[in-house]
Amino acid sequence: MTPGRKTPSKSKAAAAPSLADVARLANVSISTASRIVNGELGRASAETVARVRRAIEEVRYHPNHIGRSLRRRESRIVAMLIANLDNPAMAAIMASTEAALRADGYVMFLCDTHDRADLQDEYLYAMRSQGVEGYVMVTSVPSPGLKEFVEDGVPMVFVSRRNPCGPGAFVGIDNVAAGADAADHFWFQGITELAVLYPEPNSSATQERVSGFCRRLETRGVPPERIIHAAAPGLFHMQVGYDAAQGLAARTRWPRGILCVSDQIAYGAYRFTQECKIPVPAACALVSIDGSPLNAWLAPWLTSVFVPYGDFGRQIVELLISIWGDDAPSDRILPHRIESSGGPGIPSRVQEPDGA
Amino acid sequence: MTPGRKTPSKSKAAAAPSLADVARLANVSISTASRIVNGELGRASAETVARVRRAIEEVRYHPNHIGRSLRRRESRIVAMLIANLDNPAMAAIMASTEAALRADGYVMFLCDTHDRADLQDEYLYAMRSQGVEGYVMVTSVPSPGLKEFVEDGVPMVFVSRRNPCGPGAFVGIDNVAAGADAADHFWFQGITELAVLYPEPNSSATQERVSGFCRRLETRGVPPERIIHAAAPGLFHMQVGYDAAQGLAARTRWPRGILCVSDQIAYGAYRFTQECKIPVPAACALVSIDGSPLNAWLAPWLTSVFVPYGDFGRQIVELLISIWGDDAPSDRILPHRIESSGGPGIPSRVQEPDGA
DNA sequence: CTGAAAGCGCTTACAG
DNA sequence: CTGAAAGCGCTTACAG
Repeated sequence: MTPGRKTPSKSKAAAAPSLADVARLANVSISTASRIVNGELGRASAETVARVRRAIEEVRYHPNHIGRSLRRRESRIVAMLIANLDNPAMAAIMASTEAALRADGYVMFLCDTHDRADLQDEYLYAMRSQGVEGYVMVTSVPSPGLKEFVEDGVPMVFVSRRNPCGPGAFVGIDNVAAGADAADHFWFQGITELAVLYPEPNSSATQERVSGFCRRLETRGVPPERIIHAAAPGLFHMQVGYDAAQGLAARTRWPRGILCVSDQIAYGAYRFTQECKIPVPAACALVSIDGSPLNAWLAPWLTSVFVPYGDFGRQIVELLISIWGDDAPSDRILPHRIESSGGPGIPSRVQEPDGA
Repeated sequence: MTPGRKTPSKSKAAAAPSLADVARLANVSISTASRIVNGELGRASAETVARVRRAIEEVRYHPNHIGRSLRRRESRIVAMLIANLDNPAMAAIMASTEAALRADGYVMFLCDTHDRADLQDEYLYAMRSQGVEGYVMVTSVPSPGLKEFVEDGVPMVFVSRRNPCGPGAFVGIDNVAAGADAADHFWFQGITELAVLYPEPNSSATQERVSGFCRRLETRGVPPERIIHAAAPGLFHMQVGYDAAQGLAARTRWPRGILCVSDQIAYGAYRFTQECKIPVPAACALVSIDGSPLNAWLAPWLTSVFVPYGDFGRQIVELLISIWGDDAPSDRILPHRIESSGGPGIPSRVQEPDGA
C-alpha cells in the first residue's frame, strides 16, 4: 500500500543531531547540554554555556520533541475535531483556535469527522495514541468513544454545539438570545408571517436558536402555531436551505420573513426565492445566524446575527488551560449582534425602536 | 502564563496502561505483548495470544505512539502549512488532504502561516521537532527555513503555488492553460476589451494564469497592450478585487470583460460593479479561476474555471509517498474546466465553436 | 558547577 | 514459542 516506506529517509538526509552529539562536541555531559538547551543557565559557568551554544550552532541541533514528550509526559499538542471543513464559520473557528494555540506554544492536529460517530471515535483514539493533551470538539456528535473520554475526565472543550453526551465546557454564543434577537428584528419591522429553516437532525445550537425565536415571538403575541417550521436533512447547508425552502413552498403560503439558522441555509433558501421570482428582502426578509464576511460582498439582501468566531480561539484555549489547571471550567458565552450586510447603497444598521 | 500547568493530569485520570501492565497481567514478557499488539501472531501460541488479548481488553490498553515513534524513528505525521484558512479553496484542499492522509493511516498538523515568512519558518522548525515526516506546503512564501529544508532534501509537496525557493514536487492545475481557456472564453463571445485583476505580490500561479491569458489573446490577434492590468496588495482577496477594480476605473475606460485570478477577487470586483451600476454579465463579463461551489448559489453571474481541489488531497499524498520511496517525484497536474455557475434560469454551458 | 544513572513506552535483533 | 537486553532522545532527581 505504501511502497518504499522501508527506506523512509532520503539518502541525503543525515540523521538529525541529538543532544549526545552536542554534548560530545562541547565536551560536557548530556545533562549539562540539556539544561542549557532548556535555558537553565544559572547552573553552568558562562564559559560552558558559550561552548555548548557554539556546539548547538555547529551541528545545527534542534530538540526532538518526541524524546522530550516521552520523558516529560506532556506533548503540548491539542486536537481539533471538526465536522465540516468547508463551512466558512468552521474555518473561522479553526483559524482563530490555531492562532491562539500557537501563541501559547501548542500545535494542533486537525481531524475532519464529517459529522460521523465512527470517524469521530477513530480520531479520538488515534489522538489519544499521539499523546494529545486536550480536545477541541467543534460540533461533535454522540459516540461511544466521546462518552468514554468524557467519563474519563479527558480535557475537552465543546464549541458551538454542546456536549451531546453529558455536561462539558462550552464556548459559543447565547443561542436562545440570538434566536430572540432575530424574532425582534422581524417584529420591529412589523413582519409576523414567519417561517424558520433548519437542518435535521437537530443540534443543541439549532434547538436553542429555534426555541429562542419562537418563545420571543410568543411573548410579542405571535402564537407558536403561526410560525412555520421547515427542516431538511444533510450536511451541506446550502442544499439544506434550498430543500427546506422547497418543502415550505409545497406546504403552505410563502411567509414574509424567514429565519435561517445558518448563513449557508440562507444562501440555499435565497436561490430558491430567486427561482420563484420572490423579491428578497422586499417580499420576504431573510435573517440568518453566523454573520460571515462574505455576506457584505455577495449577500447584501441578508441580515445576519454576527457570531464572533474570530474570538472563539482565545476563549477555547483559555478554557482548556483552566481545565488543565483543575479549575472548575465555566462556559464562555460570547456576544453576538444582529446586522444587515449592507450591500451597495443599502443602509447598514437595523433601527431598534425602544419598547414594544 | 499557563497557570496550573504543574498539575497537568486531572485527578480522575489514572496513568494510561502501558505494555508492561498488559504483560504483567498476561504473564508474558513485554516483547511478546508487543508482538501481539502489532499483529505478529505467528510467533506465539494461540493460548498466549488469547491471554494477552484478554489483558489488553481488561486494562483497556492503547498503544502509545510517542514511545513507538521514538523507537521506530517514524511518526506517521504530516504537516500542512497553509497561507489562509478562510479561503474556501484552501479549505477544500485541506479537507481532501486530511481525508487522504487518514485513509493511509497518517495524521495531520495544521499550521496557518498567514503568508508570512517568519511564521512559516517558526512552523517548519516546530514541525521538525515534532518528528513530522512530510510537509504539504500550500501557497508557501520564500523564507530561509524553507530554503534550508529544501536543500536538506526534506520531503515536501508544493500545492497551487510552486516552490518559491527552487525546484520541488508540485500538485496543481496547468495555470497557463487555465488562463488561456479564460482568454478563449472571451474571444469566442467576441469580447476583446479586456482587463485582468490580480493580487500583489505575484505568486507563480498568478503569473502563469495572467501570462497564459495574455499569450493566448495575442495568438488570437489581440495585442498585449490592449489588455489592462490592475493589481492590488493584500491577503484578503475580496478586498483585493474591490481595490483593483476601483484602480481600474480610475485609470481607464471600463472593459467588457475581466479575468479575475481567483473567485474571491471576482466577488470583490462584482461589488464594485454593483456600486457603479454596471450590469454583470451583460455590460461586463466576469471570469475567474477556482470554481467554488458557492458560485452556483450566490454568484450566478460568474463564469469560473473549475479547479478540482477535492482531488488534490489524493494526489498530494501519493506524491509524498513516492518521495518517501525515493522515486523521482513527478508533478501532478490536474484537469480544470471552464464553466458558468448557471444560476436560476441561466444556461450553464459555454459553447465552444471549433477553430478560431 | 557538573555528571552518572534511571527511566518515559516502545521495538527489535538475538539467544535460547 | 518466548524473553532479556539494548536503545530511540530526552529530563531530572541525586550525588559530588
